[in-house]
Amino acid sequence: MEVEDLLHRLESAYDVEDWWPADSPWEVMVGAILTQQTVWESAEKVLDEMKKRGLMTVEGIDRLPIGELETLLRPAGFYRQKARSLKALATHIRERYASDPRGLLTKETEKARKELLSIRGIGNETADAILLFAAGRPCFVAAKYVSRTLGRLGMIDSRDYIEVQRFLECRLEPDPAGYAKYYALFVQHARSTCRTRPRCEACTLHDDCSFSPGRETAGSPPRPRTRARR
DNA sequence: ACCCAGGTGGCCC
DNA sequence: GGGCCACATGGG
Repeated sequence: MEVEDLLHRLESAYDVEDWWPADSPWEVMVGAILTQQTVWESAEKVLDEMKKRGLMTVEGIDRLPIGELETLLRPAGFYRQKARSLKALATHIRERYASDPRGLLTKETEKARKELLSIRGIGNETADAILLFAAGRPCFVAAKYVSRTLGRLGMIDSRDYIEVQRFLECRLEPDPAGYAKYYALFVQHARSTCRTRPRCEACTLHDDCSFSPGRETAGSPPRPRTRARR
């Protein structure tokens, strides 16, 4: 199946209105970190609380004691890591751009990307989400969901982030609005049917998919044990 | 009880 | 480059 066919099929199956609501580029940046490996609703709780307390600013995060930030982030999970990531981001923006995120977001795409990746807690996907949703750049967010879906469809072999991203960007016009929509479609599809444990019976692409459950799910891998805490 | 979540960094080979 | 692990709360 060709990429364009796939996207059309997904488009007719899912609804993607208002995928990344935010009042400012900075809120997108904060949200990008909060939603790492976390459902949007959980990240949103924290975003709302931050706004309510007047902390949705670079200075607000930069000045808030790390302990208080951690407490604030608890509902979004991985709260210690995310607190450090947000601190690193806010400090970076304060030191280099006088607390104005636009200083970074208006840079040339590749330079901005490298700079984002140099910040602890920001990896490929978070950097691209920021570039796409906060800066409006045509950077495809090649989430795990994207590589999983394309991989099972037999459209690509590698699961390497950059490889998957290149695969898509080579086949699509560099259109930010389109990339945002497509990303949302992949996420919804992978979450609803092309899951870790796939629901092929319920999949809208079932008849055109080469994936046979058994190859990838045979002998389900041992899950990580929850370590006794405290 | 299980599965899953809009990833990242560290360590190892 | 790939595989494994810790990180954590919260909802279905």
